[in-house]
Amino acid sequence: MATAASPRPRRKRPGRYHHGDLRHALLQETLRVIQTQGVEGVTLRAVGERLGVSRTALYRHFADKSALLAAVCSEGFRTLRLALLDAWGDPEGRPERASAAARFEAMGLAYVRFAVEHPSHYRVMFGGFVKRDVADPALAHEAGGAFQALVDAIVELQRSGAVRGDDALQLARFIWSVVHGVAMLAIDGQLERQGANVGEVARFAIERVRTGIAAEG
Amino acid sequence: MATAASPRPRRKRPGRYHHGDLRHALLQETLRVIQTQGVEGVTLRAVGERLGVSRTALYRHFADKSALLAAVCSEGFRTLRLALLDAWGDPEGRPERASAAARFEAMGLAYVRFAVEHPSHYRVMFGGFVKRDVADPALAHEAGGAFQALVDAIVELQRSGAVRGDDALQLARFIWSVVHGVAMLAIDGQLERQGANVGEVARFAIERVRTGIAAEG
DNA sequence: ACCTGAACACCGTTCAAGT
DNA sequence: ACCTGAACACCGTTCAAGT
Repeated sequence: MATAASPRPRRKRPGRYHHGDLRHALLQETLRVIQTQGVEGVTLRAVGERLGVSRTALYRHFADKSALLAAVCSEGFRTLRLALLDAWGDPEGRPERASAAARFEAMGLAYVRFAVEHPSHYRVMFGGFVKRDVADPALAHEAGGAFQALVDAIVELQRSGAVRGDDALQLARFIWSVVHGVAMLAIDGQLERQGANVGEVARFAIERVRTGIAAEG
Repeated sequence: MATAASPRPRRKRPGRYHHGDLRHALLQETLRVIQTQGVEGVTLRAVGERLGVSRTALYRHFADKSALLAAVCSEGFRTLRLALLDAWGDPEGRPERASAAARFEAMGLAYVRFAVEHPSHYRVMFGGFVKRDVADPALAHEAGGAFQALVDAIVELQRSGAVRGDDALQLARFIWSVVHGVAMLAIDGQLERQGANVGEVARFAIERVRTGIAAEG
C-alpha cells in the first residue's frame, strides 16, 4: 500500500440540500471505491450513497458514468506524470550522483510501480472503459502530458550521448510499450502465474531496452 | 478483416427440445458477438436468443458467464499460439530463405496483428474479465502453450548464436511484454491518438528488441 | 440429461417535481 | 442551480417445473 490515505470526502449533512463540492467528492470517492473494490464496484448507487446523496445527483456534474470514469483517467495520468518526473529528477534521493542509466531505470520502474500499486485505477485508464467517442479533451491533455515526460527524458538522454539518434517519438512509443506491457501482464496476474517476480521482469526489461536503444560505438 | 467467415452456429429447431451441441454453439456465437459488438454486447439473453434457446440454457454447460468468457480466452490463446508458430515456421512463405531476424520479426508482427484484428477477443483474454479465482485449468494450459511458442523460438535463436545467453524465460517475458504493450496501446487507440502507425511502431520495437537481446561481439 | 419461465436483486438513465 | 424519487429498460443468476 503506497497510496497516501486521502481524507474521506465529506458526506452531505442530512438536513442541508447542497453538498458543496459534489463533483470533487464524487471523483475522490470513485477513486476510493476503485482502489478497494475494483471498477465493477463503481455503481452510481454505491458512490452516491457513500456521499449521502441520491444516485442521480451525479448527473448534474458528469454527463454519465463514462464521463466520471474519464475524469478518473485524467487524474490517473496526472499522478503518473508526476511519479515519472519525480523518479527521473530524483532517482534514489541522490540526484547529483545519478547516471543516465540509473535515471532511466528509475523512471521505468516508477511507471510499473504506479500500475502495480493502483491496478484497478490503471485498468480504468487503459481497459477501454471510457467510450472513445466521448473524447474528453482534459483526458487527452493529461495522457499527452504523461507521454511527454517520457519524450523529454529520451531527448535529454540523446543530448547526453547515451541514446541513439532515432526519432524521439518512436523511441518513446517503444519504451512506453515495454513498461505498459510489463505493467499489464503484472496486473493481469500473468507473471505471477509463471512464478515470475514483477520487479525482476521490469528491471531485466529496462536493461535490455537500454542496450537496444544505446548510442552505437 | 482477416477472420475466416466461420459458419454461423445452428439455431435450435423450434419443435425440438435439445439443441445438439449447445456448448460449442454458445462458444462460437459468443465469439461472433464479441467480434462484432464487443464484450459488452455479450449478454446471456442475446447469445441465447441468437441460438433459439432460453437465456438460462447455458447454465447446463458453463458454471456462469465468467466461465463462458474463460472458454473464449482459451480459444483465443490457442489461435494465438497457432498464429505465432505459423509465422515463425513460415515467415514470408519462403521458410528456407528466412534469416533468424526475419523469423523473429514475423513472429512479433503476427502477435500484434492477432490483437489488432481481434481487439475485443484480445481484450477479453487480458482485460481481467475472467475472475482469477475460477482458475480454469484449460485456460492456464492454453496460455502456457502460447507463451511456450515464444520460449521455444528464443531457445532456437540462442542455439543459432543470434541471441545472448540469458535465461530464456526472462527473455521470453521481456519480448512478451513488448508485443503485448504495443498490442494493448494499439487496441486502446493510444497510438492512433498520436497519429502513429501501429505497424511502424511494432516494427521499430521489434528491431530495437532484437538489438537489445543480440549476442555480444 | 437438458431446457424453460417466472422471480429476484441488481444495474444506468430519464424526467417531472421539489427546494 | 442543485438534488430527489419513482419509473423504465436492462442485467446475471436461482429454482421449481416441464420434456
